[in-house]
Amino acid sequence: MRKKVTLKDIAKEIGVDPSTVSKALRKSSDISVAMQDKIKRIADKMGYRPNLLAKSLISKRSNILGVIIPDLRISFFSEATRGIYEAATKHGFESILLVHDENPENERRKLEFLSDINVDGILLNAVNETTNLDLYKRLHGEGIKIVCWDRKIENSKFNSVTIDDKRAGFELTNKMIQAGRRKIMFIGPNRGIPVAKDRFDGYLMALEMNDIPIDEKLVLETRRTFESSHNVLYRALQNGADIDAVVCMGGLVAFGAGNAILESNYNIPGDIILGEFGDNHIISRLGIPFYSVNQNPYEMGEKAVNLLIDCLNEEKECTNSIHVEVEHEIIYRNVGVQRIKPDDRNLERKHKK
Amino acid sequence: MRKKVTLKDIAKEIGVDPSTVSKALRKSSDISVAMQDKIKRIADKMGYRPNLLAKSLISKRSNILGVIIPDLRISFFSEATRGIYEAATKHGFESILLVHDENPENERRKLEFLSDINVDGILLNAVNETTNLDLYKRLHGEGIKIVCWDRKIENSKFNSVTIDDKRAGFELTNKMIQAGRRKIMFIGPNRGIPVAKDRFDGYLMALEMNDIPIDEKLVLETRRTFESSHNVLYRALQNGADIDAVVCMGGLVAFGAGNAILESNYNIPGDIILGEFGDNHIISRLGIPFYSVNQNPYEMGEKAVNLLIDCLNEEKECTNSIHVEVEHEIIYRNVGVQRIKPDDRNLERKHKK
DNA sequence: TTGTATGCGTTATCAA
DNA sequence: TTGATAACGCATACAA
Repeated sequence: MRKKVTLKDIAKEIGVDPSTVSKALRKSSDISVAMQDKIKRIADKMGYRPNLLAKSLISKRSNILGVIIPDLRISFFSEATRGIYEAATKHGFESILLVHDENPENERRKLEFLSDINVDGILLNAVNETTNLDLYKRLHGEGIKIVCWDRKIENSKFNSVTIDDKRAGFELTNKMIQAGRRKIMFIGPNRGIPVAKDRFDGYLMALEMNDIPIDEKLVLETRRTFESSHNVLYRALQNGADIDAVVCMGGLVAFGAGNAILESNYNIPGDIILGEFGDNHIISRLGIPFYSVNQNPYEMGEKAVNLLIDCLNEEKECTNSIHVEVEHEIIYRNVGVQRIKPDDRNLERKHKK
Repeated sequence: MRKKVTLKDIAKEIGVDPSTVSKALRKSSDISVAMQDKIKRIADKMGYRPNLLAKSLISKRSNILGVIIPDLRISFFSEATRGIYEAATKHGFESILLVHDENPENERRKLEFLSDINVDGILLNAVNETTNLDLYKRLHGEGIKIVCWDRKIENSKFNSVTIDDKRAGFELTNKMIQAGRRKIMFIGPNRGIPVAKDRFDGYLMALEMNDIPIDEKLVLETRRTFESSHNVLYRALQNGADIDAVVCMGGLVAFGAGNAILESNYNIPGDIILGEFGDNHIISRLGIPFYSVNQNPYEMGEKAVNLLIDCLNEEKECTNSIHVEVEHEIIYRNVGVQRIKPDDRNLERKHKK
């Protein structure tokens, strides 16, 4: 059935030993140049490709990085992924992408899989910080390097690349206060997930610094899905919640929240303004302007790869509590003429060469 | 460095032969139940996980599907990918995602990689139908099943799952004509890429059937990138192109085109209406309504997997020129309250169980 | 300069 | 019922 050309096939073809072929193809100095050339020529002609599996069975290195992300529909992740695979390529690594869908069991399966195929490292955007912590640690024990990005895992020493989420949460909330809003809601998960907790803390801090009393009714706990945030906010509004701004944990939450607001016949941004993290495309479907934290996803992905590959090449530990920070900025995303960044960047690169 | 628990480790621990452990863990009937239980218990305790590489070195099957897509920023692809990995999981396959970025060299590298790690099958959204055709064929010769989706490869017999692109192109153009437009532009690649050619043919057909003469100046050739379509349309508008509608090949093309139109101070949809394929999020950034072909990406992904796995399980050829068609519909995507489909679906599923 | 032997982790085919 | 051995494709230390 499967019939890939192997070293043995080439050896038989030429009438030499497989090990000779092996050495020749890796330009080992103890094979004559003439023989090397000949073998290389024949190998090419036969369409030979080394079997990575067999190779990494011996070398214990696969040159593969695994990337697990929550949800592809969130443009923050697809942009970051772009940064990841471009940086990985630059370092000679192949990167493969998996999705966990905010589901711990899924995440577990994907992680086991990555371990099973012996990836060298994993770029992790964890579902939460507890459920699979044992597994992260086991994989680390097996020698797989793990770097967290976007979401760090607090009760561990895994290196990470994130923005300063607390500060971002503070600034985002502050923008709304500066826009004259005082009845500001926070919606999202706010515990068990470090990034969420940090953003929430930033929100609290902004209220405090502006002498706005914290109203617990304005803190809505949701999962990071469209439905969850939509339902919880819609219900709150039906029950007469009095708000003029909403800070959302992320793209899907903001999309659900925005829908709930519009469905409740409030105007955005007139009655209620919306803020979120990630500057995600999907929210634009609502046709409304919104505040957002641009997390520079492309750069975040790049830096995560660099951190990971650093550990790999230097044989360094990836549990030094190194937390790299990426710059962020608060933007006001309006509808209308837009440019798409990474594409520009690609174009530049192509022109340069 | 790497220290995963192996069969040998377990064998040594218990004092039996590795082969006994192997058999026990696979419930071979020729190991006593008592021994099986004991071995399984110890294996679990030691955190044993079979090495997929070693396994597939023997079995020639990896239970991995490779998915290569053009660009993650296009929501059509991320939705379809969702359909793919959910269907793959259902059939017990792991799916890994790679991106070729509309670059043939990239595509080649990714394909070689998938072959190197012995994936069982590939779900391909090809860059074009010529550059890497030799490679598709070589991989097929190596026994890797290939199924095309969204973009079929005309000069080959590879099975595929697509919409009826010509019909969709016809219907989309027709919608614009029904909306009173007569000066309709087509922008995108229009040759060498079957899907593009088909859509273009549909456009031509619609003009013809409505007795609108074909104006070659209204056919703009671009690559499938933001920059390319933006630049070419912007220039055309500066040069006085007189149009009242634009049919775009895909999401990035439409996004570039829309920007060019707005930057040229035309109104959408007042002066010019926009049509595209895929109902992609990114266009919403423009805050304008547009016509779109909903290609049911989730379903397309699912069907592609089913077609592929069918070939794998039945040991059937994947080059029978079987072309599965997915229903499409023309929608008018307005800004405002929106629902997100796949999430609803997930929710349903969760509720059912 | 080339060939031989051994091992990576697993499975399969024997023999015990 | 269990153990020994060869093989998968490749790399490497060592012998020729």
